Amino acid sequence: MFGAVTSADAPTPPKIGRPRSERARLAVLEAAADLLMEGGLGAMTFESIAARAGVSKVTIYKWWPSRGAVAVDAYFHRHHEAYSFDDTGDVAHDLATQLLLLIRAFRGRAGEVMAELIGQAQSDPVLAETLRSGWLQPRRDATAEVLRRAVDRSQIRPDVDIPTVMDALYAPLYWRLMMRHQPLDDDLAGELVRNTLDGVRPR
Amino acid sequence: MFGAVTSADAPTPPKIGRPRSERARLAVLEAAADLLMEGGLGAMTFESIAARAGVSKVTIYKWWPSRGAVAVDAYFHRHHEAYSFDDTGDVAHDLATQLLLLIRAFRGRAGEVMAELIGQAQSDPVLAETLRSGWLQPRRDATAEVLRRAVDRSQIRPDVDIPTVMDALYAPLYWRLMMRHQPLDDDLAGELVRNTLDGVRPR
Amino acid sequence: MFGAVTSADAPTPPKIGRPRSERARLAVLEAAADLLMEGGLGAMTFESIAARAGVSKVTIYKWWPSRGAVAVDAYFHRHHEAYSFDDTGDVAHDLATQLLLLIRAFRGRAGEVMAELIGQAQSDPVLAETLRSGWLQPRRDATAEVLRRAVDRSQIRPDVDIPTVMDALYAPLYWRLMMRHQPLDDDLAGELVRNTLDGVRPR
Amino acid sequence: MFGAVTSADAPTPPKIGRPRSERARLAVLEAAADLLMEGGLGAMTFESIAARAGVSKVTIYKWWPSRGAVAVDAYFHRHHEAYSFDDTGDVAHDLATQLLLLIRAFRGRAGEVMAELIGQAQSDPVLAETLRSGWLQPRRDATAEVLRRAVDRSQIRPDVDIPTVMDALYAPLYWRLMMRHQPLDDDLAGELVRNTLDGVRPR
DNA sequence: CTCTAACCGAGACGGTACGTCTCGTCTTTTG
DNA sequence: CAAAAGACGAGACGTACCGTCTCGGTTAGAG
Repeated sequence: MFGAVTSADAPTPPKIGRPRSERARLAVLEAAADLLMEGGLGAMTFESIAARAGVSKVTIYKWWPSRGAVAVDAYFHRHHEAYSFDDTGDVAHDLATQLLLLIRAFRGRAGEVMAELIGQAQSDPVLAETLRSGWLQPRRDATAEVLRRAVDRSQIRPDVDIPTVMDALYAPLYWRLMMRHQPLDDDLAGELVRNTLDGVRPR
Repeated sequence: MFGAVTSADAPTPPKIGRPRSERARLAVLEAAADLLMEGGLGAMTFESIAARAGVSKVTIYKWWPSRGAVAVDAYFHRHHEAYSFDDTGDVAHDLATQLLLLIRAFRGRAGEVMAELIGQAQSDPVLAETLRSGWLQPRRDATAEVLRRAVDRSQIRPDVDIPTVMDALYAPLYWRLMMRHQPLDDDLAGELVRNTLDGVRPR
Repeated sequence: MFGAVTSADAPTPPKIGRPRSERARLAVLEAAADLLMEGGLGAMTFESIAARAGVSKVTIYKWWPSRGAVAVDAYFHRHHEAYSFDDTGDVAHDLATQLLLLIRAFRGRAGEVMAELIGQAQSDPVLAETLRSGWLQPRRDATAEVLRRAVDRSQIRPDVDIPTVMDALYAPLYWRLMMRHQPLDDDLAGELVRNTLDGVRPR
Repeated sequence: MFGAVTSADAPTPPKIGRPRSERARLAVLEAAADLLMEGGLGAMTFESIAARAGVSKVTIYKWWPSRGAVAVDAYFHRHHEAYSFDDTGDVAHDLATQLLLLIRAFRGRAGEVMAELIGQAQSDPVLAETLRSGWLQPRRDATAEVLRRAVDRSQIRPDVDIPTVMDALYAPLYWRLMMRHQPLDDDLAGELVRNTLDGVRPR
């Protein structure tokens, strides 16, 4: 996974002074993750994290710029959904596997929390950027690689726009997660892959 | 449009007593819409609406169940994006037209506000339901009708799952609105329609 | 006594809106007075008053401009040291009686608290003004009257500066209260009166 | 002057280890005095002293027991008001001279700071004791000596209580400094001396 | 033509969380 | 061993909104 997203990225780690307390960092992440799972973002206040973690509010403010930042770090601290693809040579299968993994992760509490994170990101630019660079981009990069290989193997027409294809595959999933107008069934994976690849198959 | 979404649906309209003040209702919606446009959902607090509308907080609480409810009403009070489809007999064209309309609406402030509404809905079930039934469902119903006609005209295979097709068409749009990982260009409309219909065209 | 010093002095009592809660006002004063007596000014935080009084912090901030203001109000709410003078015709006796009253009040907790109030006033101009106008001035006015009568009766030379005489009488008392370099004995009253009047007696 | 009041009185000067940094001591006193003059006691926080002096907070804590202690040291580091008396043989003159010196020192910033120190001492026993022993007592000792000589010279009745006389002379001055109900004029000195000595002159 | 029910404005109130500040302590490295 | 640097737990600060609660005043139809 991609570990700490927003904090502890000191470019030149200063050596003098008391070092950052690893205990506090972990306590915060654990407490935040607990609160997130129990009551959602709304329950995960700086105040309640501090209380549960036995850490002072200032310490949290010092290392995380916003509530969303803590939330993402806490979420990823707990959920390490894999996004490494198998490469079986069968695009359809590889994509479907990956989609299914996400679908299953999104059914259940983790999905609700992810939805809340994306939701909160709509009014928190820092959180939005964190989600983009820490969550979305790595997954898109990996998927793009798979699709590029499929183009090389002539399983996909070379003139299709890969970003659009990726959106066709993944956006419906997130959209159902957020609007819940349709269920997140297992067979959605196959259906999305089939429809999408049918549309980009070489003629 | 669908007007008041959450309020004024008194089942048995009571006749006695002072009637609801239309002045107050409009003042609230105008003030809320202004605030929404100026500073987003975060700036649209009950307190600030009341102050700007010259209306007491209690009056707002009386007629709208939550902040989100006011927000949606205010949004729709101001933005009446059409969603009636032309029916030219050319599915591809009709869908692309409709998508383009939405894309253009979503570029600009209204799109940002819509994103915030959807975002807020992730932690406000009432708002979520309002958005589903007041915004999403009507559009999906209309689109479904178009697709059904296309099936009738054998432009689409009869075994495809219409809800999934609709998600393939629209979800990427909302997904880009919310994550902003790709631009909301005009040509996205055509591309989505082409890819999607290619995937569901009769063989 | 002089009741509320800093609050509730609304010049034109507005009639609209929920009226101020007398319950809250009293609860604050009682709680503040308790805390003042138990732990001094330092223990009388807005936070602790609010908690003990079952009143929200905002309510306190609304009606009292500063911690000192609450303290003075609370002090006077509890301690109503009389400062009305007998007028026996014997200046020496009248002054000594009054001084003794104050000396006895200042021995004990109330004295310590008064010292803290005066102390705090050194860095809180509002509190300083409150103490001057609400505590000191009324007492000085009454004493001045006594001295003026003594001048009329030729017990005091007509050319003496009354404010200076009052300081000669009272300042040592406050000074001992604050520096505690000498005890606040009962006989200090007589001694001060004797020395002072000897110095201003007609020749 | 009486130099460092609370610190640097190590009974057995430790010889081993790194010696105390004189640079740090002076930097602290200078910074503290500056802050004291600029913004009063409230602005002279441990934090701000450390920052301005380029000294670590711990170093300050190590050598001064409380904020008040630093304040007094800093005050005396900067203000060396003389309190040595001339002995002209004329009590009235000697006392008036000394009072005038103090009055003039107390008009202006130094007086305000002194008032704040005395004020703070009301809730800081250590500071109170420091002020008593480091500021008040030396002055009272010197004044007592002057008065005792006056008794010897039969300028004052032998049965008067010297401490009370000293309070009659000096308390009004401090009292006006703190309450500011009357100005600290130059002629206050003469008036106080005249009234007081008139009251204790041999008959 | 009053009565009465519901509405409305104003604003006080008890709460919860915010983000900041300073305190006094603790834990490192550097001199 | 002292000092600097700075992280940390603690807890009060003053503010912002929340959702609720009086108030006094209004606006209708019903009696």
